[in-house]
Amino acid sequence: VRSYHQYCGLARALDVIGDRWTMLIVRELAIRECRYRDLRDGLPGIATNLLADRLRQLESDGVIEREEAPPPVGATIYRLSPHGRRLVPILVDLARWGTVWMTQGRGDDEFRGRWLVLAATVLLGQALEGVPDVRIRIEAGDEPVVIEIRRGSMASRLGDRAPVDLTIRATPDAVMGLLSGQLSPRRARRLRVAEIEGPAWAVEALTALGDRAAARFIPERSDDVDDRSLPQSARDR
Amino acid sequence: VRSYHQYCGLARALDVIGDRWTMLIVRELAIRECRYRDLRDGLPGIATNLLADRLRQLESDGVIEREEAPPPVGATIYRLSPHGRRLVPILVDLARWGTVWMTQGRGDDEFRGRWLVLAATVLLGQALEGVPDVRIRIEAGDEPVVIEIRRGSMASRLGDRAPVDLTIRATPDAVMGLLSGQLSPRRARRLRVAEIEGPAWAVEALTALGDRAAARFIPERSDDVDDRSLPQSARDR
DNA sequence: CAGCATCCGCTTTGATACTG
DNA sequence: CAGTATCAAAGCGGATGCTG
Repeated sequence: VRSYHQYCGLARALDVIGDRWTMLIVRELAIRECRYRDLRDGLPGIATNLLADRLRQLESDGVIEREEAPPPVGATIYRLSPHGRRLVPILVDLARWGTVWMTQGRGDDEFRGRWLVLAATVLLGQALEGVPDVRIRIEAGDEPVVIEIRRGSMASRLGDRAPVDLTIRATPDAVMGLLSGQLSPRRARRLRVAEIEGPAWAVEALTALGDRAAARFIPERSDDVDDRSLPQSARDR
Repeated sequence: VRSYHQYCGLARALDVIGDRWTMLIVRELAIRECRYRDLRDGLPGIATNLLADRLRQLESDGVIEREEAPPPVGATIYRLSPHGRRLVPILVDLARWGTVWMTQGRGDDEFRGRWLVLAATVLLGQALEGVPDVRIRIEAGDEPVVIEIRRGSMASRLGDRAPVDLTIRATPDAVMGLLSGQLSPRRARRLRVAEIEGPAWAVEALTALGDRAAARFIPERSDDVDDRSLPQSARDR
């Protein structure tokens, strides 16, 4: 809530979304629109007054919008504004940057199934040419998530009842291993950290997905060129 | 310093760089490597113990590296690690997102000339085909900055003595106006918020730069398609 | 209940003084 | 110069209370 008082775009952005919990609120609303209690559930540990404060602040900054449903339902729905949606790809990139710290496993960290919608975007967000069309349901944690590959492009969403080709029931870190290519379906089955149900071709598609993700994650380019200046660093995405 | 304890890439990233001041420290080191005093100067208002804490934390997380120069010089140099450099394009995107809040002008916010290195990357980071090669020195605030256009690609750096085609001496918000295309050189001169010295072709190049930036900033795409799902949002960069 | 607001103990931050 | 030490103020987390 305290401004940096700097004439700098980054500082101004952080004045808006730099406070504790604020970006995670945006994450929740990036995954789906939420009622107050959905937000509370997706942000374990947040104080209720803080959540209310942050929502007010985000609304007044035009990042989120609030819709009051009429009395019979009586629910307040929060969702990202158009401007807030422009933030989503940045949060995905940040999440990708932070994923290196997820390899140590889950520990006793909180987990929600819906976060896999974000994780799938992080790991499978691009470069899937050649992977056959496939639909995968992932059941880890509270909510199932569906990943759909269609003509080389991936979409992930909260699970619905639509039929899928493959169903994965696994621990959160096993799911991360599978999607990031660090853990093969065969090995996951052998270690009994995942139940994978579906035809062989779909299991192969899952393997292919993991391989693509691994190819993007492992080979941290050798930075032997001098790219200490800003524009060059900014270019090498 | 307090972890969110969530098994989520974004939360893990914020555990590392989500604390107050931390991203701005990364910003300073993205612009150039720094000694302690450079960081203090670039982060007006930071408490010295906080800066020391953050630097320790960033080093232990592998985001920055510290080099101790031998006694005669006796300076400690901080710079981004390879992993820290992967964060820079994300900070640039965040700064771009936050730039909409810079249009209200500078107010009594702090300003450092070197921040224009970041601002130039934000505004002119791409799509400059057709702009003639030109070198521009900007003098606003304490340190001059040089922008160089070369074959459709922009590089910005702290000012050196290399000759330039155009020199701009202006207030910080006038510089932002010029680079973002909201303020034409002609109008800036008329309002006496900028001195622009150089040949007519270079002034036209500056105008062209502003036009490119404006073309990317103004036309906030009409979001009439339903892109509330995560992957679609993530795609529309 | 959902959606906050209030209170309280604790932690983090900001400002300043101090040290090798 | 490059930090460390100290302390008041602000922010946060947790519990609880209020209101439609």
